[in-house]
This record gives sequence, C-alpha cells and structure tokens, in this order.
Amino acid sequence: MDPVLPALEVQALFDVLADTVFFIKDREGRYTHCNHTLMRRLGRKRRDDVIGRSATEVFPPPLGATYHSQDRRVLRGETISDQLEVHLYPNRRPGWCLTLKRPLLVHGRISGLIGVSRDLGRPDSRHAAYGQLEKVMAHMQAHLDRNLRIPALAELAGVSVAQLERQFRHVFQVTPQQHLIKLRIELAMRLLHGEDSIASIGQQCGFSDQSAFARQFKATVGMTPREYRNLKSCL
DNA sequence: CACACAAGGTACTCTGGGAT
DNA sequence: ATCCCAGAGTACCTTGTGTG
Repeated sequence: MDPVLPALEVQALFDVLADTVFFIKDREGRYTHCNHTLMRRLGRKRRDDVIGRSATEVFPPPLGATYHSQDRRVLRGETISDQLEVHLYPNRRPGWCLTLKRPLLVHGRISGLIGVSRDLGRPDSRHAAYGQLEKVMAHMQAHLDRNLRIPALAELAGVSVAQLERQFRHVFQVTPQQHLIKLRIELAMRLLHGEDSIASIGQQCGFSDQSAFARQFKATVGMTPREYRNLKSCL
C-alpha cells in the first residue's frame, strides 16, 4: 500500500515556500489547512483566523464571491490548472500567480478540495531562445491595442506556433496567450485608476469589445472592471 | 429615455496535451 | 520536434439591469 502523507505534514512543508500559497478546504469550501504564505497575504496573524472560514469570509466581497464560486465548481469535480490570476496583497499591490485547484478524493468520493497558487517567477534569461522571445515581447508591448495573433508572433520569432508556445513556457512559465492577457490586464488596471470609460479602456487594451474585456478581467482579477475601480477608490 | 455596463448565446478560431 | 483533435477561448451580437 502507498504511504499516505498526513495533511498537517504537507501544510508544514508548504509553510517554507514563501512564493506559494497552499490550502485544503472541506466539502463546504471552508479552509481546513493553509500555509503561512496564505495567512500573510490575507493579513492574518494566526492560522485559526483562516481555518473554518470560507473564501467569502476572508477575502474582500467581490474576490471572495469569485473564489467561492470557483470552489463550488471544483467541489463538483472540475479541476482548475495553471489559471493565470492576479492576487491583491494586503498592501493592495497586485501579484501574478498560476493557480491549481482540484477535488480531494477520499475513497473515490469528493471530500473537499486542495489547491496551490505559485507566484510567477522571473523569466529565464539564460534560455537559448530568450533573445528571439524578447522581440516577441517588445512587439506585444508595443501593439497591445491591436488584434495580435499567435501565428503572426511565431512568424516574427521565426519559429512554428508549437515551438513558440514551448519556448515561451520554458522562459516565462506561461503561454504566449496568457502573457498577452497579463500585459493587457496590467494596462487595464493602470487605466482604471483614471477617468476613462470601461468600454474605452477595453478598447485601448486590445479587447474587441467591452463584453470580452469584462469577462477576461473578471476571470483574471476575480472582479469586474467596475468593482475593481470601486475597490481602489475605497482605499 | 439614454447611457454605461454586465452577462448570455452562437459560430468560429486558437490552444495545449497526447500520440508518434 | 511535429502533428492532430477536443476543448477552451474569442468575437460579435443581443438582452438585461441600474442609474441619472
């Protein structure tokens, strides 16, 4: 029989990873385990301030509701892997993470969920393809407001689409599409501090319309552009 | 009523993982 | 490294909702 690692041991292991959030939740979406990184980012001093609570109780309203509905999907059996997300830290500084959440199965039945969220690290500048990819990055940055296509970016780098994706993952830990979304959402978050209408910001960031912008923004940041604007005006 | 924004439906395109 | 296909994502359009 395979050895079973008790959840408390796993939690202790994840306590030493400062750039990774770790948690286990029960069938109702309440935290049963969490590591120090999650506690710190929630601005809590003690683990007991988190354990037994759901996302809606420990995150600000729009974020908590989004995470809670994500939890419900996972508790129905869905797995969320490598989802690019923005996390707002206690000082409201945004940080980019890749999140994995999956159902926790005990004797074949879903008894909760387990998740990790790791910070996006620095790009690997020693990778052989880094120079070529920098050209792609510069092009993305300069033409964020245009309809950028992955095949065109691959052509720019002089590689196939599949090669571009593989190399991009190696160097930046995300796909070209995810990187493009990251640049666009970062720009949108900056513009939302100004007075431009949400539709106009979506356009400036290269989204085809306000609908596509709001959908992508919510999927990435966890709240709609308007909620984000209201949140930062409360700070 | 006009406007701004959110959300849903559908057709089409793109992505990513498995097979080779 | 390359190919292929299922599923995810996107564009476009429509409808719903809240506010002044």
